[in-house]
Amino acid sequence: MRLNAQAIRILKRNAGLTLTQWRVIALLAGTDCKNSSDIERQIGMDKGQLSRTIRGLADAGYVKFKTDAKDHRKSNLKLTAKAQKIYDQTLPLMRNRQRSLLAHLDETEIKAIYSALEKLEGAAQLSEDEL
Amino acid sequence: MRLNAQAIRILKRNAGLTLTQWRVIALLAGTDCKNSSDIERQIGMDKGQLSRTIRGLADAGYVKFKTDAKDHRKSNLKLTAKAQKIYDQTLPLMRNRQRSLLAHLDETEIKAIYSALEKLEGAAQLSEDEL
DNA sequence: AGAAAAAAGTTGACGTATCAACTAATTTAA
DNA sequence: TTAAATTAGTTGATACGTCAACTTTTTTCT
Repeated sequence: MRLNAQAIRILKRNAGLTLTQWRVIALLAGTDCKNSSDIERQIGMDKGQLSRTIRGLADAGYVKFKTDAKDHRKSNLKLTAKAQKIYDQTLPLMRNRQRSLLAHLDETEIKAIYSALEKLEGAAQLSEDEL
Repeated sequence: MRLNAQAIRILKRNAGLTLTQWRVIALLAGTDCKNSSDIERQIGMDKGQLSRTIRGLADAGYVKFKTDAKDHRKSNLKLTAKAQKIYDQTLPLMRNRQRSLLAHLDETEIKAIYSALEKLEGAAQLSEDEL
């Protein structure tokens, strides 16, 4: 998506992160997501890609994981101080970008887009069954 | 994009083609595009990906290419009979899908989407320069 | 004519998206 | 309680999107 090019650039230059890495960090920092499945549910990202992204973050020293004491399938993720710092620095940049993008649309347009996309997804879903 | 999942399935099951392969074939069959650059200009697809897609089509016996007599950089592409047949069979399926998807939107919504997307692209483009 | 610029394609690298098969641990339900 | 179904996470494969470096051929410009 060409629309993301900008976000990708900001992240690469200012934080050395990819977009998916950023999303995971942002979720761990800003929500109560604690493990891979939480994140999966939150943003509907693929398990596999998530697994690899998290491993990448771990290798780069951004997250640590420890197996959950009660459920040995889960491993709880925690941002390192390094990651937390980058997050705090980068969040404002990303917020600004988002704001300035949406500033070009009026509310009617934003609503129209969301509603139309929902309908399209719904329609795609429906006719899926006919194959 | 999840919206394409359906198209991808149709193409795979009915024609054994990927989405990009289909797009290239459709352009060669339905427009006056003759070579890689024509296609690139028509749909703004990346040179590199295009090159690989075309090679794949050639390997699978869907296109043949012959170096242009006047400009030895160009190679003119031609669909084989096999490709033409698949195209003729598949086009109606794809048309139906498109129609039934768009049927769920009224004209206002379609216009809103296009206009909003244009604005977003424009905005992304603009602030690109500030980096 | 000759140098520089531009165009056509190729190739490599990396990131993203999706599907599928698999292991291990936990939950459920007979 | 034990077998079956779920859930968490890993790994492999394939397709798609974008950027960059490179070769070869053609065009442009002086």
